[in-house]
Amino acid sequence: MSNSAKILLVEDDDNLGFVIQDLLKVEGYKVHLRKDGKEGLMQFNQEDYDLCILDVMMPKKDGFSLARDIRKINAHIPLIFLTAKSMTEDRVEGLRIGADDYITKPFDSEEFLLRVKAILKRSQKEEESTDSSAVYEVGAYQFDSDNFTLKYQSEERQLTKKESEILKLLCQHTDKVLEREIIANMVWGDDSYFVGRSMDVFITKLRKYLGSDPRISIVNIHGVGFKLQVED
Amino acid sequence: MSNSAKILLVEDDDNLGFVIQDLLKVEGYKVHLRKDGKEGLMQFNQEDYDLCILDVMMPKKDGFSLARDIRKINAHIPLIFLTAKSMTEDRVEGLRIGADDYITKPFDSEEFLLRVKAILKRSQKEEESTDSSAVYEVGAYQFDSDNFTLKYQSEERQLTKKESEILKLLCQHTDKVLEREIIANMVWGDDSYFVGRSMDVFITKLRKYLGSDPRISIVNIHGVGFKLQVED
DNA sequence: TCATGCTGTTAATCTAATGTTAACCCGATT
DNA sequence: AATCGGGTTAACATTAGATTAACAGCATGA
Repeated sequence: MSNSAKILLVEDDDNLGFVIQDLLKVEGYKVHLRKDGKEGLMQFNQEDYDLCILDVMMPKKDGFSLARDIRKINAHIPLIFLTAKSMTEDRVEGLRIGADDYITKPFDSEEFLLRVKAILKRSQKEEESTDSSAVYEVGAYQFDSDNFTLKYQSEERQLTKKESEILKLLCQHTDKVLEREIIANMVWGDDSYFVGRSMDVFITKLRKYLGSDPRISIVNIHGVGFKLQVED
Repeated sequence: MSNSAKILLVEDDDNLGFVIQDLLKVEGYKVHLRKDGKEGLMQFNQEDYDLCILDVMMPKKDGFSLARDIRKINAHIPLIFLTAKSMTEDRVEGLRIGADDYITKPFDSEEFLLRVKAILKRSQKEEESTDSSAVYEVGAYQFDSDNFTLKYQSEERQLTKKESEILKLLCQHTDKVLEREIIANMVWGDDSYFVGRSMDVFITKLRKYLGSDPRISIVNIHGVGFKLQVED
């Protein structure tokens, strides 16, 4: 995953600082927390970061001042400002320096994380150049669920919509049991005898399609459901 | 130069729409204003834009819905949403779609322009790599979508506008599935039985036009859409 | 071990989607 | 008004995909 991004967080309030740090760490980011602008700048010089999140109001050196210094060193690193109020002057000043985003406290953590994610994604254009289509690696196969294609070496098979939907579910649950009932409701929107039988037909097809790699198996758990397994 | 950026503005309120349009025009941007999501989508299909500014609340098709359709055609174009309130759910939804910014009405015009400028500046680097020429290479054909011409060796065929629009969409999605619904909404502005049938007629025509190069195929994905493929 | 309900598999069947051609419609042009 | 270009609608043919059927193994618990 591209989640190993390194983030420098500069926030003087200990409580808020730790909360934000945790939020980000849970998402898999590497986070370094510093408590004022001066320390923040020193830390920034120590390592290469992908993103800086700066509190505006801080002792020693405020967020804008820090941001200007950071910009002198790195003109392109994404910056997010945190501010207590939504003062327009603050916002404009931040944008002038080149903020990529601007978040007012208190903030919604889900929104905050989405913004961080969006900004990191934007700055990682080379890595994301694959157009973010959902491609699953299944053994030696690549399954593109958006384009309904299943590739094995040089061969590419066009799957149907339903085949794709089912395979996608299986991929998302690799090594976990997927209950028949779940598949039925997700794909057909209801669960009945014939839906079940139809599902079995699809499972047979998918097994056939995936047959070239013997490490792959769609295992039946009697009376419960199926499990996609890939041995290594 | 940077200021010739083309902006698509979709805003149903006439007054606000004109105000924003003027603001942007004064800055030297080329701005096209449309009044609802449906018209916005069709206009988006007509030209290449550098930025879209979308009102969230609109008749016919709201800003989010429009944004999702736009994203399917162009995964990277910057999007700015305008919203009356700062509803958190709205913000989160917007970010999920991939908003680059989010502006609540009423807004400060200076801030607004700075944001627009910042976003355009950011996306400019990527543009350099993007070929701005409207000529697509399709196998042994050259398709000039601006001039509606399709060349094969020495022969040049004049396409109609609709033929061009559809072929352009297909070209932009080479090797990817293009949903019928998207084509219908992009080209016709609505999706109905007869639009679908008309589309099939066009597909037949395009297949005929492209028939000289056997490596080219417009593949149908049953119940989903079409995919332009060029084997190598 | 038997009985019974599940599952695997293949093939027949049904239906909606698509392919194709031609007739039709309608606005623009002569 | 006649023609033309372009698109839509109609009509019919064809096909693809999903469902249903049929039958053959299996698994599991009594």
